[in-house]
Amino acid sequence: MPELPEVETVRRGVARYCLGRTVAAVAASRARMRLGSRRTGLAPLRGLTLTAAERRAKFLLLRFDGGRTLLIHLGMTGTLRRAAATDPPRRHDHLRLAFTSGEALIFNDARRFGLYELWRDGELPASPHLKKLGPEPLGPAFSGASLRVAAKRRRVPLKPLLMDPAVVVGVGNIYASESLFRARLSPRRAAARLTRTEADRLAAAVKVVLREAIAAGGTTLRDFVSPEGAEGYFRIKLAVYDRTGEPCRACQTPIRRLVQAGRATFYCPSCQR
DNA sequence: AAATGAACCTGTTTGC
DNA sequence: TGCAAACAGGTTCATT
Repeated sequence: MPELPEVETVRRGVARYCLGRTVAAVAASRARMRLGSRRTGLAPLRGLTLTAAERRAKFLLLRFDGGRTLLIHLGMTGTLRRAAATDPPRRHDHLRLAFTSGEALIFNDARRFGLYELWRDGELPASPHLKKLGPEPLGPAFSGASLRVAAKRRRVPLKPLLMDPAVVVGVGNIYASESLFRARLSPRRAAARLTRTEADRLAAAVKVVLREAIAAGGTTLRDFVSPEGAEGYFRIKLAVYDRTGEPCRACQTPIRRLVQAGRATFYCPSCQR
């Protein structure tokens, strides 16, 4: 479900409604989460106060006093929802933080591709989840120059290159297609054949697309909702994603679909070269 | 080393 | 209508 704009939307919701709240009780389901995720004890969270809600790539970092960070990844179907402590549980709820205020924050994930782990702050940066991540797309470290360096010796097409978290984080299947359309570059173009000018265009396109999607509260395709239960409105602005056969918004040519590295790619064969 | 495909899960949509 | 196959916004593991 969530790419960077959706995770950022969730982060803002948590910051808005949960900052300063103190944990009264923690309840976790017995289900195991994503492969490679660790079952960490959550008992230390009791009595701690949420001091910050941060994001790195598609990971949420909920910072508590006492030097603890709750790391959350939403996977494909994960949501965080704001509830009253008395609200009934739902199917696929995996983690419930009840606050002393009478509110609760609940992590729900049908497919269980997501994860939650409690870390000591000092150990988190070296965790297998975070240590190999590339630059944030909206930060200065990601640019046409950094993209071109990363692309130089790669034999993959542009679409999978953009989705490689060592190149840039946070760009998933929707926004990879959308960014390539915005940059007027074919998703099949060999990464190594990207010129400096095109790399600048592509990096700029990624930034613009992500910023606009964040401003719209993310994209709701099927199940994405913010912690307040709101859908994202970027879907109506999608240029190519999930628009197979529909006319390109720029030139009316029917949008095409192809599969790259096992994922669906959408593009305009006329606008994108 | 880099690239590919399978695997991890459940729920919904599509196609016969 | 009913059933099975295909597909879904992500990461990680095994295999070339």
